[in-house]
Amino acid sequence: MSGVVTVFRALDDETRRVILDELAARDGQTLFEICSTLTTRHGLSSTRQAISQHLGVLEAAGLVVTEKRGRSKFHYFNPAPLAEIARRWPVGERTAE
Amino acid sequence: MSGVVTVFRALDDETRRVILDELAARDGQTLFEICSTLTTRHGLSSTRQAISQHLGVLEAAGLVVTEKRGRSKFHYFNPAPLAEIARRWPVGERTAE
DNA sequence: ACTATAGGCAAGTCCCCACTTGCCTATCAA
DNA sequence: TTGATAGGCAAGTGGGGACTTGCCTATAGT
Repeated sequence: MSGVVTVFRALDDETRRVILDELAARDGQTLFEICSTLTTRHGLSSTRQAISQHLGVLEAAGLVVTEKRGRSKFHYFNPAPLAEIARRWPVGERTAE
Repeated sequence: MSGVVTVFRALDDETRRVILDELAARDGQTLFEICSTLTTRHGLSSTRQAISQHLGVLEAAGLVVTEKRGRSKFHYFNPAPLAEIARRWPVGERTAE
């Protein structure tokens, strides 16, 4: 993962967005769990390595935090960086009309 | 501008984010105005064509709406698509207590 | 009409990103 | 210790995106 990974770049990929959806729905999944749920429940067919790299990007962006226990690594969704977007461009209640 | 431009892809570029900042600060600028303010106030040195393409991406993503009068084209920041992000991953939910 | 202004169009280049492929490390069970 | 499970590392490939370059269109002023 060369260089800084921004939240924006991390979100600019449908697979990563689905991963976030999946973690938001069921937090604390391992890599293999994510792989299987992505194929069965989301119709995506990506290899383990691809998903692993996606998780690396998400983690580098701070959108996913991990916890390693034994030979397993659990992934948790961290929505905090998303607040940065709302902070930069306050959407407010007054959208364009 | 091939295919669909998502909000995420539009935001995945620092120049485009600065353009949004600039429009949020001073709405309704033309292409040449944006070019000059970007160089003078933001230290960016991009050609007119580059900025034009960026504005095209932002417009395709719905983040910028335009209005053409005479030979000028005015650009307006539209934060509405940003609400989609907050809608997909509600940030404040789990910390709201 | 002529010229300058404001912007668009399209081909080409370069680089980054997603994904694959192959192999390696570490942990647990038998 | 052996084998299976869970995951990591790194080189290579293909395609898309940012940017340039050059030329074209349209409006406004004189």
